[in-house]
Amino acid sequence: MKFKRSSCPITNVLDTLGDKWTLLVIRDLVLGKRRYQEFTSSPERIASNILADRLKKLETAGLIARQAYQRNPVRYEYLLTEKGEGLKPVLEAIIVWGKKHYPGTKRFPRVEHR
Amino acid sequence: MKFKRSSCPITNVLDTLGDKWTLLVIRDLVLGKRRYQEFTSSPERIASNILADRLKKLETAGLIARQAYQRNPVRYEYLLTEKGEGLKPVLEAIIVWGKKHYPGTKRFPRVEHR
DNA sequence: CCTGTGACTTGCATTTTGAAAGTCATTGTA
DNA sequence: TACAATGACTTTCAAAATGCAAGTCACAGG
Repeated sequence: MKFKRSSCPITNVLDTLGDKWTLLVIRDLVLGKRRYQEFTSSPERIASNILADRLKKLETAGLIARQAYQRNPVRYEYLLTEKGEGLKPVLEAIIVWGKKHYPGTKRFPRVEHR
Repeated sequence: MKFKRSSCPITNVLDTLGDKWTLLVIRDLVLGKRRYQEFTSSPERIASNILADRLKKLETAGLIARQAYQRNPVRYEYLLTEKGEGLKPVLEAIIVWGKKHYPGTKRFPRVEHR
């Protein structure tokens, strides 16, 4: 097996998730968001080109799946795969540490779907 | 309280740790590394300017402390603060997920000190 | 025909990253 | 006394990533 930087598991995780936006998209998915506009309307205001890029990379990495929810015209939504769901404990650990060290921060609530 | 991007704990954590290098420096510290050359000699080969930048930011963020270990000439080493130590569960969760999804990766061993 | 919606794409300026080489004080070696 | 080595950085500059604004494309409704 050949690794990009090293055989460290942390390093390899950072190669896919190590930036300021990717984990926020995962967070939104965990909270129940599925559609493009839902992601762009999160308070961090991700730029649409960055979002498109991250969705593509996450799909390639097998963390999310793109699925049409209607035809004429076809529209897509995104869902976490099992691999993506597996990141929940990582997010949990980050939230625990984050809430402790950034006073005033608060876990975001799940979003409702029809 | 005023936040850079939002009041989400994950977002605020990413504002300090969300890149490809910062967590690797933390990893090295957790493994027992303390000195500049120890960090640059890790297999990921961090560039010295990036390392200097990250050490400065981590110190500012209160995750590490810089301390002289000799005079004439003065030399420094870095140590995790309690806040920095608190990240261990985050690293643990990442390692668990990483080892599962990147076959062949393996937790790095602690380094020895004289 | 005109407006709106959803999911993007394009263009371009600003910012960050990365590789390589340089600095500076002091110590050890010849 | 000169010279190489060590440790902890700093500087330079090109390449890549980010961010903002605007544009596209297919269809639906009025």
